[in-house]
Amino acid sequence: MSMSNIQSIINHAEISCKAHGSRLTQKRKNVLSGLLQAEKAMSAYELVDYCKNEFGDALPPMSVYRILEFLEEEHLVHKLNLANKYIACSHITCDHDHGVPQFLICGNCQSVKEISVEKTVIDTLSRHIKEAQYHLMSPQIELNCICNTCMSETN
Amino acid sequence: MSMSNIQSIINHAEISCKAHGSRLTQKRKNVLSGLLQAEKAMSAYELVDYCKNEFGDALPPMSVYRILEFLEEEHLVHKLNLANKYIACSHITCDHDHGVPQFLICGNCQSVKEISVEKTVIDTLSRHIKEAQYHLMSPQIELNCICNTCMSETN
DNA sequence: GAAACCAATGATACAGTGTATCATTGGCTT
DNA sequence: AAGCCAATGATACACTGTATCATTGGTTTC
Repeated sequence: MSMSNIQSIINHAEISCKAHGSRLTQKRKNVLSGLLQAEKAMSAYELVDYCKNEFGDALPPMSVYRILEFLEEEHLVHKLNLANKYIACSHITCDHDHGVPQFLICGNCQSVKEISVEKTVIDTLSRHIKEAQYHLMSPQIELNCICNTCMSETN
Repeated sequence: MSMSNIQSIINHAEISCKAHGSRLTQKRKNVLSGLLQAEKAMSAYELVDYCKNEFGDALPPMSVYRILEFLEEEHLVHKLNLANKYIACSHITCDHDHGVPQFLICGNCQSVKEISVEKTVIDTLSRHIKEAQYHLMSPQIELNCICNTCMSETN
C-alpha cells in the first residue's frame, strides 16, 4: 500500500475517532500505520520494533497492547486470536457493517486473506450456536491455513 | 463421567494405540484421564497439577507437552488453539471419521461444546478457502463464546 | 544374560505473549 | 495557575511453549 493511501486511511480513522469522542494520538497513528504498511499480521512486539525503527518511538510493550486494544474498540484493527497477532481492518474507509469476517491465516508467512462466505452459511452456523445455548463473543472466524506461495516453497 | 467409563475409554485408547504400533504409557494414561474427568478444556500446566495431586506424578511441563502432542497424533485429544488448552476427543470409542469438528469454547468456565453443522456448510467454507488459494491446516473450527450458564451468572 | 538400541522421560534454560500495578506526563477545563 | 483525567511509562511477573542435552527403561539382537 502506498504512503499516500496509508495517510488517507489514517485521516479517515482520525475523523471517525473524533466522531466517537476519542483521540487518535500520534503513537496510535504510528501503530496503526505499522499494521497498514505491513499488510500482514503482526505481533505486539513486532510493532514495538517497528515504531522504534521507523519513528524512533520507543514504546513499551504495555503501551502497544493498550493502543491495540483501543484500535480494536474503534474497529480499526482485528485481533487474530489463533496467531496472537493483529491486522488492520480492511474496511476502515467504508461506513457500512461488514458482518462476521472470516480470516485465513498463513501459519508460515503470516499473510491474512479475508473471505466472505454467503450470509446463509454464517446464519446456519449462528443458529447451531444458539441451539447449543452458547453466545458468540468474538464474531469472527479464524482458520489456520498455509497460503499457496508458502505451500509450494516448502515442497 | 464415571470412573468406570473413563477406564473403559482408556482401555479402548490403549488398544487403538497398540494397533498403530505406539504405546499408551502410564503417564500418558494419567494425562488423558485428567482430560476425561474434567470434561472441559485444560491447560498443560493444569494437567501438570492434576497429575501431581491425583497420582503423585511430578511430570515436568515439557513432558506434558510431549504427551499432549502424542495424544493429538493418536486422535485422542484436540488442541484448542484459541484458548491454548486441550480437550479429550469425544469420539475415542467410535471408529468412523467425524469430519471437521466445530468447538464452542466458553471463555469463562472453559466448558466446550462440540457441534455438528451440516456437511454442506463446511463444504461451502472449504470451497471459499480453496478459491482464496489457501489450504486448511487444522481442520477444525473454534469459536470464542460464553455459555448460557456463565452468561446468566455474570448479569 | 549382556550389549546395543531407541522410545520415553527428566532437567534446565529461555523465548514469546500478555497482565497487574503504580508512577508520570500532558492536554483541557475551570 | 490548579485541578482533572486520559494517555503513556516503568517494572515486575504470570502463563504458554520450545530448545537442548541428559537420563531412564523396555526391547531386540547376539
